[in-house]
Amino acid sequence: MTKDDVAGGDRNHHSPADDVETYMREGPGKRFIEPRILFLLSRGPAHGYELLGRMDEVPMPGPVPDTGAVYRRLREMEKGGLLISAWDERDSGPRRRVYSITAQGGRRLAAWVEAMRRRMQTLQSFLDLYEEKRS
Amino acid sequence: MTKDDVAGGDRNHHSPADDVETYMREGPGKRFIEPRILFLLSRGPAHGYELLGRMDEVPMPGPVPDTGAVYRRLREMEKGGLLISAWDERDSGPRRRVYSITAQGGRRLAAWVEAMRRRMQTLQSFLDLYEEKRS
DNA sequence: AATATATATATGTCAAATACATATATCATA
DNA sequence: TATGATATATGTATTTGACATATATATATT
Repeated sequence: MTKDDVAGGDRNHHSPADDVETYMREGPGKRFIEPRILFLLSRGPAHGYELLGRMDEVPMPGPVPDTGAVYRRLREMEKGGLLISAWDERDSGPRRRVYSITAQGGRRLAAWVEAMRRRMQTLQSFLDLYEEKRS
Repeated sequence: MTKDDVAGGDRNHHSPADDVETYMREGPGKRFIEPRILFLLSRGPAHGYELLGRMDEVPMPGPVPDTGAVYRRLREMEKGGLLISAWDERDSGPRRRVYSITAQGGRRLAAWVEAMRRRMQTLQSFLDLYEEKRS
């Protein structure tokens, strides 16, 4: 059930499903949560809620990820050795789990960056091929 | 269960999960099957098996999609009005369902192309931001 | 003649990622 | 006292596609 299978008519003109935004997104599937988190934490430790509010600082395809997905991913990344966390000591306010990136997390970020470079090249090749055809 | 949670040790040196290939892929999730099919069919009608063999002609992130995924996607795309198919008439060989792209499919391809352009720009912004930090 | 391989299309099943909804608790302000 | 911001977390449903398997035709090899 996609948003454009309202069926009937509508077969001749521009349909809502042709909207570019629909194809900018990956989902469901990768929303690039991991590289977003790694990038933000490479600039210094932060807790989940802060990261959540700063997700839009990282230029990545697709909308910013969901709250639950981010917290869950943070735990998984810690389990995988990419991050470490500690409860902060504050005498007031709800407790926060502060995350830091590990050396392994740094290498993972480097891998993501290289992947993004290659991805750009791939997309450029696709666009070249597409233009070539119609020039 | 990812291929790098073999656990124990291995925390200090380059782990197999840092391999760039792992992050070039989208999966599970979009394998860009739709734009691949649309692009190939924009050059002329073809049947599923042929498209399958020519998937690698389209530069797209990630590995070429699975057989079953392609056939299933072809049917869905036809149902959505992006393609039309007809059984070819051959006196020999297994029967083939030959697909052609529709006008709507052409518009969808255009949307994908524009999405790819924007995606490239987004990735460039990410890389710029990353370099900026470390220069 | 029997077997294997290429061509060709299709379905069954499972796991991964994550959106959406909800639950919990602290603290400040109206 | 109620509302909203801060802060973390879990329950559940959906989507996508890999992997495996099933079916059939035709050709090449033994």
